[in-house]
Amino acid sequence: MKLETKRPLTLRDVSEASGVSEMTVSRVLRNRGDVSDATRARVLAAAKALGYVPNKIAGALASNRVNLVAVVIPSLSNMVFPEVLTGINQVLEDTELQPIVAVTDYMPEKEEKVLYEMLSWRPSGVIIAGLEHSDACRAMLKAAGIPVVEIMDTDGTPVDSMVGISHRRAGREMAQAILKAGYRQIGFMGTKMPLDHRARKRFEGFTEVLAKNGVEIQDRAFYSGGSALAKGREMTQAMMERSPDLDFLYYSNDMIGAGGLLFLLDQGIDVPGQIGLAGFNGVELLQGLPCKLATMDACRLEIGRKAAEIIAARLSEPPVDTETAITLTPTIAFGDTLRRR
Amino acid sequence: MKLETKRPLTLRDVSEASGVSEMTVSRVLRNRGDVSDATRARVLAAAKALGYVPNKIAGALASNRVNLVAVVIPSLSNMVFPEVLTGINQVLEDTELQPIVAVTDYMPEKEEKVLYEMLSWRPSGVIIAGLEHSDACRAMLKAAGIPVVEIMDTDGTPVDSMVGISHRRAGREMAQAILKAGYRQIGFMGTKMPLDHRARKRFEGFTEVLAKNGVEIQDRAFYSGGSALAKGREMTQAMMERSPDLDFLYYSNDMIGAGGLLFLLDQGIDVPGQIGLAGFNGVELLQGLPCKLATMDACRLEIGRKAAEIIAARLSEPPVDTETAITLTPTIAFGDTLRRR
DNA sequence: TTGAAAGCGCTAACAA
DNA sequence: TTGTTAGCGCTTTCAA
Repeated sequence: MKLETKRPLTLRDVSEASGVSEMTVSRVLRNRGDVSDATRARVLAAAKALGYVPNKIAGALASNRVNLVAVVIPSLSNMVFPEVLTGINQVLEDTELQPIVAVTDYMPEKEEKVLYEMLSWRPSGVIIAGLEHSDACRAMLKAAGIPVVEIMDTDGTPVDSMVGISHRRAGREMAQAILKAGYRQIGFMGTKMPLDHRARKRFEGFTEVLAKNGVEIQDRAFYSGGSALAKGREMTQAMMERSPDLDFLYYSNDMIGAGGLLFLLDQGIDVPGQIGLAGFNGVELLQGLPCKLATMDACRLEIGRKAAEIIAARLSEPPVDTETAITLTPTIAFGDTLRRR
Repeated sequence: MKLETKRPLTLRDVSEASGVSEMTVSRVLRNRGDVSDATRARVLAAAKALGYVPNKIAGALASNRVNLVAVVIPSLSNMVFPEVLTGINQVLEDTELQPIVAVTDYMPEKEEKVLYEMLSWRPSGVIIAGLEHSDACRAMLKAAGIPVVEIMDTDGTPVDSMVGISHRRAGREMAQAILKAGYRQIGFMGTKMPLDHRARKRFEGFTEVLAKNGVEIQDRAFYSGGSALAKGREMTQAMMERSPDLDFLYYSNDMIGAGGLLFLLDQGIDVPGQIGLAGFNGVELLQGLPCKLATMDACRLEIGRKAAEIIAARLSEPPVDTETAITLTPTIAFGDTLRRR
């Protein structure tokens, strides 16, 4: 039995079809309050027969509860953020909460715009990548009066709470491992992204440790766009021609590092003897390469999960207090491209 | 000047702060109707000073317009769907529409559940992966009375409209190219996913053409979980040991194909002389490998864009009629692993 | 256990 | 150009 109109069904339709008040229908559909089994059965039957789908818009307005979690990330175009989203999804799946995602393309103005739009849905919480936001964004986040988790990075002060790793420390530790292994002529390759603060912090931590040890980056190159693997290949070739004395290459992400590694192996160059390599992210891809690139896990899935758990805890009834800073500590995966000394 | 209460601001607050009626404030904030410049300025100033963020929940209920597009996809864990999402985002960015995404993990029951939840937000349109849905899903989609675009696949009948490629044809064409190149001892490797209908259709098209030519798949292997690149490596090794006479390996995706390729190159095997290879998807990654895997583009970005364009067109005022079936036609990229004859 | 009334914050429609 | 009224579909609150 289906209504012929195109107007979406309302509670009233179910109420009329079942001969039960709207209020009781609402109770049945939300499993709230006491409803007799007989009534419940009639209502459910009617709802199913009609094909009724509740209207969350109206429900949210009436109850002043919007079970949405706004997720603001810079990009979808490498596996980093999809993996974070997977972590968020995994946790929110078991709750009433549902993520809504917006992408900023690493542009502060766009971040401001999408955050405003997300907040106008009056979400119950926000998960947002990074600690660097415009004043306007920070003001909006504070004014929203909802749990906010800033993710990926913990080098800074959160508006509310944060989950991530210290990218500065990641850079420092990698530098220490490289120096300890005896490499001294170091080249760096990364993305041309002044607004990727996390890459910047890794680089800062990296050069800081080098400097303390009297070592300086010998050569550097940046790319944008294109296949990261291919770019890694090209840049590595160019850099090795330009600076043949280099004995280590540090890449800002695993994909370009893998490209560089494949190039060097092609050339028959001894890795890690003649030259060592390291990337960043700990991408699964590396497991399939002929030789494993040294890297450091960015803890993407775990960050997504923890962030979602914080939001869920803070919104639970009664609310659970959570830590305001969770710093995950990745360790170096030496792989086959960085001597362990 | 900031209110001290935690209660979110409403139009009424802006109205009082600016001395203008709520209705006029609403008009200003939506750039609707005629408002004097003076009034507009006062309202905007007040809204900004207060930090007012409109409530879309209330707006949507009152106007009966919800500018959300529900996007239902099976997975986020390889680059396929994030790329589709990027295409959707690119197009919707220039409209009032905003995507909300849900993931089904290739599980029909979950598809039913998330579709129901999405529809309860009363979105203005739906983009959903695949043509295979439960009766309940199809019923919901029809009853919603909104534009629905089924994406990725065009081998079947859509509820409303579809954008994608013919996976059966993709399989057939690859089989033809392989046979034409003179390969006859063919092995197949893919994911253990009975519910990935697109992979299944490619396989069916593939074997159909082989059969017509009196050729049969000699060996096959399936995997699940883990790093696809590593799995490709392992499976290829195992298969070559088991069936050393094979002269072609067809992979259901590029990542396992790339793993296989790297393995064979490691072994010093002549590709494509002794053995040919092909994958599917046209992933950017391939560009960086020492030798390019033959593949076929799945047109991911384009599918996302076209689907979003259809939704946008159908929702525009006045609505624009669109095609109900857009079949993109990928061509084979022979790369370096499939002889071109 | 059920129902009636009021109202969430906004916008459509109409009036001034 | 601005304001008033009614009501979107649901839930809260209170009464029966």
